[in-house]
Amino acid sequence: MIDFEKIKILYQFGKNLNSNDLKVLINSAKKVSFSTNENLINEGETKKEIYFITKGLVRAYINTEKGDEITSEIYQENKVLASKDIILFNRPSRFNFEALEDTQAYFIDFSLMEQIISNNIKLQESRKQIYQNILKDSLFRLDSFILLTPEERYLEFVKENPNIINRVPNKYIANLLGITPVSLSRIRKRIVTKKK
Amino acid sequence: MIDFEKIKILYQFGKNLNSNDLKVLINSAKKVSFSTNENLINEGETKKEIYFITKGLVRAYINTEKGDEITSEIYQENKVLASKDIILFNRPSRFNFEALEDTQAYFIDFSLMEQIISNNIKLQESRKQIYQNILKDSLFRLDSFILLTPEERYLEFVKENPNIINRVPNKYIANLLGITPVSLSRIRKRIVTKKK
DNA sequence: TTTTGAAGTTAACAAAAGATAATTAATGAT
DNA sequence: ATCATTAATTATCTTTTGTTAACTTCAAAA
Repeated sequence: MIDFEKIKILYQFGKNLNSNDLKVLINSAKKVSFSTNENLINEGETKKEIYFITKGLVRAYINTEKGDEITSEIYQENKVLASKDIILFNRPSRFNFEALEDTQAYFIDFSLMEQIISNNIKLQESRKQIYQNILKDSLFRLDSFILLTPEERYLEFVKENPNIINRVPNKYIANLLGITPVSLSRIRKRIVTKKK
Repeated sequence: MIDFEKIKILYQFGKNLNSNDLKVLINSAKKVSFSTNENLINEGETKKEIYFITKGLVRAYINTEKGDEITSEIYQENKVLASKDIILFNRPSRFNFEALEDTQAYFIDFSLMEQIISNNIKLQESRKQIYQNILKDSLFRLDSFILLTPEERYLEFVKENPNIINRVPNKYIANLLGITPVSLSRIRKRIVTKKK
């Protein structure tokens, strides 16, 4: 029996899937749910797993030596989520991935996926696309650290992520921007008074 | 006639090349030289080209609206260099790529390379590797902006790039770290006095 | 050798950010 | 509806950074 939602999701991943590989991918993709505050991936985890978020919101955060949490990323609907430590660096995840809202996702074992991909040139194109997109995001963010002030960085973030702003605490946004929550609060005030 | 240096270079790119594709790549790769201060790629350029640096040092810098140059990256020997604007974002390069020393590189037309890669599954693995490496660098740098202070960031940079430190002006390093040259100078002084 | 210019440091001041704590606002649980 | 928590703001103070300009070093060019 065919699950059309799955197909829709996987379509994003690979636009040129042949029906065979599509089937394998569909069968290996499992639908999973997480309630608010639940972790998709825990610090220390090594299992190679990839999630496609269909609903909800997830943050990645790290526990620093000083004893506080720093949020490094926020994932929303239709995004691919994975621990880059595990997948790219081949080491235990330094980050926790925590659902900020009730979240639904498709879960695929990365090793299996790599195996399928390695035998399918079209899928490799798709994977390239995914890597490129992650890379684009990273580079965009890097530019903002080098070229913009924290205030400009915040304004850009709001502009680029108007939907996220109202769904997550500002302290997480502050972390993403590389500043403290107190400083973000001041920046926000500064922006308001400037407008007048 | 076979150019062994070319092969050695290309070997890094693709460890599983078959002899046919290897030949095509070798024939399309041209050896190019740049003297100090010469640009490999100019702002506004749109030609898709990739360089493998075999000798020398190159910086990417952008001319900001305020009228100053900000150095965003430094490429050294055995690194793949390309304008990410052109290759990834499909837009004219915002950055100039300037040789900081007399530089030698292999030059390959990216479109041709893509064409060759798209027909060779082994090469796609190699390309994945390249994307992964660029991604790793970006993520590593991003972490440093989120998790470290400018001073810690500088210390990490020195640790990770001991060879670059003595080859480029500090003002470029300051840009890479997202701070001003004056501030970097103070940080360096602070580090020295701390040690005593 | 002298000169010229760029890089690096230092100084002085203003602006911004970090740290800590108190206060207020908002949220969720009972 | 009240209470308890957590987030956000504000205040105060310290530290750091940005800005501008002067000064010093150093290296390359004349």
